Amino acid sequence: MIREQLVAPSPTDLTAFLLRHTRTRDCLVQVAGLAEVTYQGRAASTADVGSYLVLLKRDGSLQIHAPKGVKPMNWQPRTDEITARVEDGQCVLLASRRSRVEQVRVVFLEAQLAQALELSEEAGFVLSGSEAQMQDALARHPDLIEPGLRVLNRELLVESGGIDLYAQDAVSQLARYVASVQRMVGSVVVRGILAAPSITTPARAQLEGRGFEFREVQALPAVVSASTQPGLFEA
Amino acid sequence: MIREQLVAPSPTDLTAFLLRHTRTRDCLVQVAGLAEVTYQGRAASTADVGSYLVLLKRDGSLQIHAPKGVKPMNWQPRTDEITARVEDGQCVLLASRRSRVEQVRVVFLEAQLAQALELSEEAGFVLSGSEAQMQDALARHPDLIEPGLRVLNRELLVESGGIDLYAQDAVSQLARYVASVQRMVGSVVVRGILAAPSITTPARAQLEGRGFEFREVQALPAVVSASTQPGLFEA
DNA sequence: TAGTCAATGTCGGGG
DNA sequence: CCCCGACGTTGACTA
Repeated sequence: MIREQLVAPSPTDLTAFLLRHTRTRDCLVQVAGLAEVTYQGRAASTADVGSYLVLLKRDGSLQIHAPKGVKPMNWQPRTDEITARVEDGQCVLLASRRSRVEQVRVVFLEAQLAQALELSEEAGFVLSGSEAQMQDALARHPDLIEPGLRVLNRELLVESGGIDLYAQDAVSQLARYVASVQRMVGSVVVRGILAAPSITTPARAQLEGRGFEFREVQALPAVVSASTQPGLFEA
Repeated sequence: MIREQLVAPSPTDLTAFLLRHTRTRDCLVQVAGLAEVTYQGRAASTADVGSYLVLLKRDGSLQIHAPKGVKPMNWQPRTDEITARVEDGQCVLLASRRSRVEQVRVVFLEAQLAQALELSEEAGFVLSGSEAQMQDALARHPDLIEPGLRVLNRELLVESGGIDLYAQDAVSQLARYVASVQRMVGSVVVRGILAAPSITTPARAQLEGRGFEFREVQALPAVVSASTQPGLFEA
């Protein structure tokens, strides 16, 4: 799985290494070492000389990691062209895009490690808990909001945006929705319940000020202990 | 700069390695190999067995990279606790957060490579082209919007939000601003100019419908050729 | 291809 | 600690 590894390669060797693997694009390429990084495109950035970790993936994406944070210091999502060359005795890596004109330039002052790894094809990956899934699950199992709740008109509920948990103005949206339903049903009492995994303090105050309720729905089973209510996405 | 490197370590060795380095948190730790990853927290996800690259940074952040994309397949921004242990003869890495309860679990079925790299302290990093810088630059050099433009009252211009290039409703905001200035200056003609790096088609239509103008301001010097106008952030 | 919108958004600043 | 807002947001979906 380690296709190739160079320890402290010379600029020439590193350049050749990069060219070899970026041409085939069949490996995940990494370089760690002292470098200087600049970016020009939608914005511009400069990173002083420091030790960074550079990742080149098979899809042509590039990312340069500083010692902290999940987010790379610099990146390029999908490059049209990646090249390496020797400039002034140093290996320079250029990654650029044409559609949106931008470029990342890495000057390696001292590479400590370069490696090419074979990663197998993408394996199956399933994510649950997105808004779409949540809407669907709540519409199917409204008794997760409160036992006994039934959906009288699912189309109305979903289409009118009655379930909109992430909207910034969820409270006023709820108010509008409640008002419109109230008009339709006449004298029957209409409650407004905002069901969400969480709520901010100001939002809660506003909600209760309007006489509405908040109901926490756990989208997923708790990590640590058994959940007190069934998770939405278990089955 | 390579503090330690293990090639195809046993589960026991890998566990010890991970414990050693996560305890000190002074290195960037990498493991590449066959693994299975699950996440539970704000959402939940499962990744089938595949070969991934795991990165552990000094700040406790974790990311697991699949062969494609800038975005990690799984991640954890800043963990409260990272532990490793042997379970059923396999090394298991657990990264969890307490404030927001969530956890990433990596089961290494076959590690190919584990390494601990010393990255120097964060080096200087400067990004230019952000909204704040742009506001400032435009206030200082209004003639970038149109030669001859002068700022009559910078306080008013900046404080009233007169320059607000990223607001979703920039057009209506501009309208309000123009109206308020018009009231103040009386009979003098007031033009509304939206100066931004780009504009969407619908926004432009709305803008021109109200009799306002759009002026493209290049925030930065072009990558390829000499820019036709001086960049905002050059000096 | 361009516009729109969710995201395990991440990250940093301010109360 | 929580709330708020920017971001080179990215990425997926849709007209």
